[in-house]
Amino acid sequence: MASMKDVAKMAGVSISTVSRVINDTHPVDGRTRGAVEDAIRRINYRPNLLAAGLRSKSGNLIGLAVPDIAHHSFEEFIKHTEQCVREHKHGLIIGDTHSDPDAEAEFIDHLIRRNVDGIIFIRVSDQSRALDMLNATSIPYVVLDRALESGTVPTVTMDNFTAGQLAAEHLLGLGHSRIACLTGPLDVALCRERLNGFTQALSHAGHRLPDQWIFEGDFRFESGVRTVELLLDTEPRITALWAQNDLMAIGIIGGLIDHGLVVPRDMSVAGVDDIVTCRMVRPQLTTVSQPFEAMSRAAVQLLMRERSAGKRLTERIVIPTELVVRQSTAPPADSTVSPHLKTQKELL
Amino acid sequence: MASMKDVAKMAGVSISTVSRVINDTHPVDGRTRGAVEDAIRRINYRPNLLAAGLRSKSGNLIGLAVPDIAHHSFEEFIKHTEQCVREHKHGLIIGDTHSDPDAEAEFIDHLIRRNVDGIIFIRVSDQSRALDMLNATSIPYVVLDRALESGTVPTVTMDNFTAGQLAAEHLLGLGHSRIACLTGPLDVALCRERLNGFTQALSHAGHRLPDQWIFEGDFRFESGVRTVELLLDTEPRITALWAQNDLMAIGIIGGLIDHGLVVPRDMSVAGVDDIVTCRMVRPQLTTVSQPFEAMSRAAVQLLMRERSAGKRLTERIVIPTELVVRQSTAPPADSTVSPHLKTQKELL
DNA sequence: ATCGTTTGCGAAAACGATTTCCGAGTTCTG
DNA sequence: CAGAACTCGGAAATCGTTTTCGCAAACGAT
Repeated sequence: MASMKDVAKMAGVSISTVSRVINDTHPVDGRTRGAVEDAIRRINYRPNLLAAGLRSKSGNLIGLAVPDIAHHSFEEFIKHTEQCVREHKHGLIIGDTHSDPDAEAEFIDHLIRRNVDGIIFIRVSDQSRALDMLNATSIPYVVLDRALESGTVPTVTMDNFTAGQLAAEHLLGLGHSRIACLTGPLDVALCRERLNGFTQALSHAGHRLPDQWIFEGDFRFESGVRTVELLLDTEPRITALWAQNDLMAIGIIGGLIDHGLVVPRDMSVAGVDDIVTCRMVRPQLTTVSQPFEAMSRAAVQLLMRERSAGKRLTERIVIPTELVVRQSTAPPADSTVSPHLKTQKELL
Repeated sequence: MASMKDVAKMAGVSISTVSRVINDTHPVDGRTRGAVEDAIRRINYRPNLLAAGLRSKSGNLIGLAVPDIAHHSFEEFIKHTEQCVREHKHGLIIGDTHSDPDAEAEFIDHLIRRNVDGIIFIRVSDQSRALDMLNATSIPYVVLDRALESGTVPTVTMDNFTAGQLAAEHLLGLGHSRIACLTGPLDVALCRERLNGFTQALSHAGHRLPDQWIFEGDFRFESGVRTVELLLDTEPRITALWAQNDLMAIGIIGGLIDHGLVVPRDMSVAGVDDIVTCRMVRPQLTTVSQPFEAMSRAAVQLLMRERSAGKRLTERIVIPTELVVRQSTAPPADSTVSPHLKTQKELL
């Protein structure tokens, strides 16, 4: 591969001048600049990013740590983050942590050794060893999608409280009163916040959310399917359910269909995220959108700002959200207990 | 950050010795080795990958070029590739090309400058400028999921011909005779190959696949939904359809449901890929699996072999596939024209 | 006319590893 | 016991940039 030295020789200038032409870091006479650019083109020169990074201590690289690459909602973050990072002329190096602290720490270690310019975590946990490692360096990082308890870490989240409110108001507006919630893991702050928004909107309308109508899931599809069994045992039967993400909501719908029930006639179901799968299932899922692109861009920009500020920021950016109404929610069937439901129960 | 020099000083040895301890590249006495390892631990030393890469001309990095990160089947490749690359102690840098030659070339340029050890393409096109750029270097690359016309490029694909056969045999075995196919873009070799396997199995059984029962899609969900309109106009009505990927198959199912039809009673539908979404929709999708993990691992290993061989290989690895039967296929309704279908037609 | 600043450029020192070369001591081998 | 072969380890070159420093000329302001 051609190096700067070759360019310099061909253009009859020094290496420094070539560097200055490329990085525009110091004034260079128009004639010499032309000669250098010519030489670059002629020998098809490409600056070596490793050498540049070694000297300038910037790998031109952003790291992205994801708990599960193939998770439908994370993949949206990945896509938009990659796009935005690319626009900043950086590369994106990605690591699947499998939610395992050791794998996560190993990945972060790798990133540190690579002189990355910043790291984005999707859903890191509060007592992550990786964060400790990073705090021992000057590498900026941002947590995406999950606010940490300790307020010292820069985060970008959606407006989880409002998300809960929007879901509740939508279901209430349709005339439901027996509404359940399938949450994510309740030790995760964002789940509690979504739940708070949800319950607050319910109580504003004079409704309660009894404990036995709160089901705790794990954000995965199967968790929705499993919950259906419990749902069908509620007495009196609930008429609507809000799941705290789409995968679980889709699981709920699948489980209901498996039991011969019809959505939304027998039960309204809503989710959170607005992943593309929402439009693939029937009925199409009503949901509260997660602003994936805006969040990803905010995270990358926050990183860049941290870098140029040269110090850790503690900002917490919250991106607004909105309701997307599709087919999985409708007014409750008017009879208190749908005859169809009764039949199904008897069949079991 | 601590450097090798610091370690050397603390352990009272030379830099070379530290390097040898770390890389196990030359015998080192047990006592000195211990001292060095101690020092490494004490000052929490991390070798700098940029410096190492600069000298050794290996970035310890694999590049992955994907046409669309958020595409459900690519994300499976991404996940398993990342896993496998990690096991080889490398990093994975990912780029979304949006199927755009310029974006692709730009990404490859970036990778070359970073001294990557190899590049995996998912579905690169035959006349890609990126491939020309790479051929001017010694960087090994592998094309995953799509065989190129020119046989000179190492590829890893699934057994597309057999996939078509399996689908046809399954539907024939259920008693279908009027079977249609929704293909991917027919200028893509793998689509033609899948179609060949499909038609061959049909003709072996004494059936033909008339041209008007071959629909050309673009591998996307919407493409399936749109095709339903055409499907319902076939006369006599087809009773089964095989889509060349799951997203289109799921689109077909969605479209059929939108028209008030019932799958598989009114029409059997099968796909290819076995993405997780198959188990999320109702009915769950019968499909021919794409061996994502085996393919990803084969690609990475092929890359590594190319690297250690020090020359371009032209291997074409084909991974076997199998049928996964779920709920979306069933014997055809016995009446030639289902009364339900008739009703629906009249309703339109 | 003088002093300070900006422009323009080259030489050389980093950056932090790997790798080559070399030499001294030890162990085989015949 | 001589010579070959292997073990162990240091010095120094090297990878390809960026960056600091220095110097000369040109420019602007007092």
